[in-house]
Parts: sequence; C-alpha cells; structure tokens
Amino acid sequence: MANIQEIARLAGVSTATISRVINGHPHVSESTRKKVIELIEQLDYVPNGNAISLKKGATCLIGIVAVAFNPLLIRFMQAFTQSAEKHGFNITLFITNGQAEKELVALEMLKRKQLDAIVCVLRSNEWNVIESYTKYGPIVTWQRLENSNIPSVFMDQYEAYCTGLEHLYSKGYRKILSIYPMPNGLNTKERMRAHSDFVLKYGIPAEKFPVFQGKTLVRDGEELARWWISQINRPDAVFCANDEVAAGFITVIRRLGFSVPGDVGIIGFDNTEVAHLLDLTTIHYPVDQQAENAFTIIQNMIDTTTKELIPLNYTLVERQST
Amino acid sequence: MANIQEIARLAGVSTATISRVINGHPHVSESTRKKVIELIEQLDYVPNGNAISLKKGATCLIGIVAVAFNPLLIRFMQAFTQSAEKHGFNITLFITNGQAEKELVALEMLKRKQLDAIVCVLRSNEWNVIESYTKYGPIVTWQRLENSNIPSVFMDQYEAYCTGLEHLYSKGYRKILSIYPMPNGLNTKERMRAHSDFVLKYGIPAEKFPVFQGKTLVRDGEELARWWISQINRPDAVFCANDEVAAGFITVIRRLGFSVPGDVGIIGFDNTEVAHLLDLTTIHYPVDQQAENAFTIIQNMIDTTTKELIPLNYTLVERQST
DNA sequence: TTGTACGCGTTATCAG
DNA sequence: CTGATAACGCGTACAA
Repeated sequence: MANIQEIARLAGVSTATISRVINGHPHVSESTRKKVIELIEQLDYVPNGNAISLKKGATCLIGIVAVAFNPLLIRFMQAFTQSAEKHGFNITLFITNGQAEKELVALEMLKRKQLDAIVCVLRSNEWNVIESYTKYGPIVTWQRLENSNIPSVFMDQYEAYCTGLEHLYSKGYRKILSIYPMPNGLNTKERMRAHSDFVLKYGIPAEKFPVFQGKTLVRDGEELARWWISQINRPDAVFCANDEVAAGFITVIRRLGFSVPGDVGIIGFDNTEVAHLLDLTTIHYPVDQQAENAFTIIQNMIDTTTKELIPLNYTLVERQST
Repeated sequence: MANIQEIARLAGVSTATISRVINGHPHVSESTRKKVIELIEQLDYVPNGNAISLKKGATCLIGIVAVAFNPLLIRFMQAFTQSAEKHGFNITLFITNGQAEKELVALEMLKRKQLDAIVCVLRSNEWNVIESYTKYGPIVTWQRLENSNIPSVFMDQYEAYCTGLEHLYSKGYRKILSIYPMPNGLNTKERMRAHSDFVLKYGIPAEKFPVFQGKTLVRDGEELARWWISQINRPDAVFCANDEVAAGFITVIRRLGFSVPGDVGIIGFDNTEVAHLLDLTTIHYPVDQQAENAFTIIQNMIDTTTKELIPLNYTLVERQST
C-alpha cells in the first residue's frame, strides 16, 4: 500500500507538500496540487488513520457503554450517533451484560488513547472506579449519581409525575392507581414520592389498592386489565409505568367492551411510538435531547468550548385516553 | 502522560527492556522486571494504543454495518461481539438507515487501517462498490449475493420452508395458507417456490386465498386473525412469516374462543423468545452460529488459518400449535 | 540478559 | 511556494 513518502517521491516533491494538499492547506501552487492529486488517485492512496491518530492524539471514536439493549437505549444511541457523526465521530459499542470487566475494557481504551470519550449509559462498575478514569478523557452518563463530578444528563421524574397526576385530577379522576417500574429503582422512588405528596395535597381518601411494581411490559398491562375488570371497587384512572404497560392495558380493556376515558382514564410514560398509535396520553421524555446534550458536553470538554445545552423538559402529551 | 521512554529513563534501562516486560517476553532478569513493573504502576503507565496500532498495522477493531436495528440483528450482533471479544476484538457500529455514505465511512476506515475487518450485515451500497474494498481487509456479509467473492453466512430458506410444510401435511393439514415477509425479498421468493412445489408434489387442489405479503409484525398477525375468522372457507393451517405474526394470530384466535391446533394449525419462523412463550411450532434459525461463523471467516482471513465453520441447519421445533 | 537504532506514516515547525 | 526534519510512542532486528 502506498504511503505519503511514495507519493512524494513520485511527484518529485516533499512529504510536507503532499500533506498540505491532502489537508487542503494553502500555499501550494496550482500546478503541483494538480499533479499530486492525480498521483494520489492513480495510486489509490489514503492516509493511514493510525499514524494520524498517533500524531494528533485523538481517534474521533467515542465509546458507548451500556448493560443491555432496550428500546429507549436504542433511541438514545441513535440520537447520540447522529450528533457525533455530524462532527466526524464514530461510535464503538460495549454491551456489558452487567460484567464489570467489559466496562473496564472501554475505560482502558480511553486511557490508551484509542477512545476520545465515553458515554456510560448504564454503568456496571462502582462510580468511584469510573471516576478514576475521568482524567484520561471525558466521561458522561445517563444515570443519576451523587458525590461525583461525572457530568450526567439524568432527569428527575418527580415533577413530571406530579404533572401527570395534576392532569388526571383536573379531568375529574379521584381514584388513581399508580403502576411503578422496577422496584428499588430511583425512578420508582421519585414517582412514589410524587404520588403520596399528591394524595396529601388534595386530601384524597386512601384506597385499598395493591402496590404494583416492576411492571414494564405489554404483558403486564394486559394482566393489569384483567385485574381491573375483576375488581368491584375499581380505580377510575391508571398511571402506567410506561407506554408499553398502558398499551397492554388499554387494548384489553377496550376489547372487552369498556370505554376509555369514560370507565377509566389511562396515562403512560415516555411518549414512544405505541402511545402515538393508540392515542394515549403520556409524558414526553426527551431522550433525543439528552443524547444531544451528552455529545455537547463531550464536545465542550474536548474543545474547551461552552456550547449551550438544550433545556430538558418533560411535557404532558394530552390525547384521547384521559 | 508518561511514555515508554520516561519509564526507561527512570528505571535506568532501555525502552527495549520495558517493552519486553510489558509484553511478557522472556530474557529479562527477575530483578529488573520487578523494578520496571513497580515503576509502571507508580507512574500509572499504559502503552499508547495508537502507536501500537501504527506499528502492528492492526487495531483489533471490527466494524458492523447494518441498515437498522431489529431483534434478529441484535441477536446477531451480540453473538458476533461475544466471539470477537474472546479474541480481543472490539466492535464499532455503523447504522446506516439506508444511507450509502454512512456505509462508505466504514469502508473508508477499513482502507485507512482503522478497522481490521467489516461485517456488512445488511448492505446499503451496491455489491460491486463493497467488493472494491475487499482488497483492504476481510468483508463478510449476512445477505446472499451473486457473482461476488465476498464471503457470506447467508442461508437459503427453501429447504427449511419445505420441512415446515411437510410437517403440516403429516399432521393432516391440507388447506395451508402461507404468509410471506417482505415482497421482492429473496426469502419471500424462496418460500413461494417451496410452497408451489409442495402443492404440486401432493396434488393439493388450489384454494382461492389472497396472497399475504409484507406481514412481519404482531399487529399483522392480529389482523390476519380477524380476516381468518371472517371467512367461510378457512385455511386449516397458517404458515406465518415469522414468530411475531404467529404470536399475534394465535393470541387473537384463542381469545375469541377458537382452538389451536384443533380449528387451525399455526407455525412460525425464527424460533424467537415469543415462540417459546406461546408454545408455537416454528423453524429454528441459527443466527448465533451464523455470527460465530462470520467471525471465524474473518479470523481465518486475518491469520490465514482454516478453522472449521459450524454447519448451519434449520430445524423444526415442534410445539403445541400444530 | 541488555542496549542501539531504525521503521511504522503523519503532521507541523522553521528555515529558505 | 517548498523542503528538511523533529516529533508522536512503540516494537524488534541485530549487535553486544
């Protein structure tokens, strides 16, 4: 494979000139530029990327680290990739399946200068381990963390959940059942707090509904519907853990002849494709903007600029289910 | 950041010795080895990956190129990544959304030696364009291609489809309806050919069923069920395009009081999670082994070895739906 | 067992 | 407008 020296030799000029031509630098006579370009095309020459990386100390490669695939994560990845691509960065992927060592592979590559930055979407190691690598390059995360100086694009769900509850209240619903995502998860805690504050605020009498947790699938929503139908004292509104659960719920409820929002109001979370499809009221979750911000943060750290971040806001998307 | 020369200077030895210690080469006295290792840890030194890549002419990075995400592709990716990891390779991802230029980014990185190989799962450029890059490194694909010397782990579906049809026949089904995936797709063509050969072979009288194509979603299966119920002359078995369609079909059919496999036999394709869940007869599709083979092919090309490939076979997975 | 010195392929500074 | 040459950081013949 031809290298820059061979081109230089054949063109009868120095490597410096070749470099100038390749990188579009000024101060090259039109005639030599022509000749060089011709030669480059003839020999099918391209610069060696590793040599450039070595010289520049950067690879234009960003690592994305995550535990596993899921629809929200894929959305994040795609949005991040899109931002990164615009600025010439490519993505290398590390799916850890919860194995800390795989995450360390990525962190080590950062240290060895094979990665310019890392987005640790869902971590596997302890934060202090990850933090010890921040000196080798930008590391950004999607999760919340305390007592750490790793930038994060995490969003607290308390306010958003309140907004959803207030919406239901304003629509006249009083017997509201909340379905929570993963138990022990931070999001579940925040939503529970929002719900109990809400109950307190309006002095809503306590209902004897069971606590539903760890419900995140369409299937869970379907089961929930069967539970709802079997009850004598039914909730008049259900705030689902996400749009999938809401989708399962509304589908079964309607199929069996009940009316939404008449017999029961339903609200989802995330504003995914299915919420649009089934006309579900939901909370819009700006994953794409979070991803964009994640890239902007990295960019700011690399170029020491201070490009503004997009303000992140949940918004209520009101549709026919409430 | 410390480099090898600094370690050498501080240890009072040459860089060659440091290199030997790092790479576990013999012929280093125990005492100097100890001293060097200590110094390396003290200074938190790691070799610069780009320098090594430049020197070795390899990055241990393999690109995966695909049009978009889908469950089968994710399975392929995960299996491939697992094989690659065992041999110290990492994956960088290129999702093209059908844009040929994005695929070219990957191909150019191969040319520039930033990628050691490429798995072109679902291509965006014409084959001859991709083929022109094979001289820069191994390129393997998941798709079928003609008149080309790009290795492929594609599997023809004709035999597999025949097996499924024979199975239905042996179970006594005679009015079999086939639901096909994407129109114009090679797989659809092969399955159609298998079906018409099957009809001919057993002299099955022609039925006036419509041709269903482009059905690949749960939703499609649900619609199909409503169509089936509305018919007077119903198929007694349905060979679905994939497990998702079969899942939608069987769920609705059963919910509305029909019996499977009594009223209708159902068979899916791919043997995904949902087929197991709903106890669907299906055709097992060895994606994981295809991915392993893809890596083995690459490995063989890089190391000029001739490691054996895993034989790829579809198998009928008989369950309760037939 | 250890060291010297060159090559990997570029970029960039500085002199001309 | 152009060229020599010093980095960038490492691996490895070859010599000692």
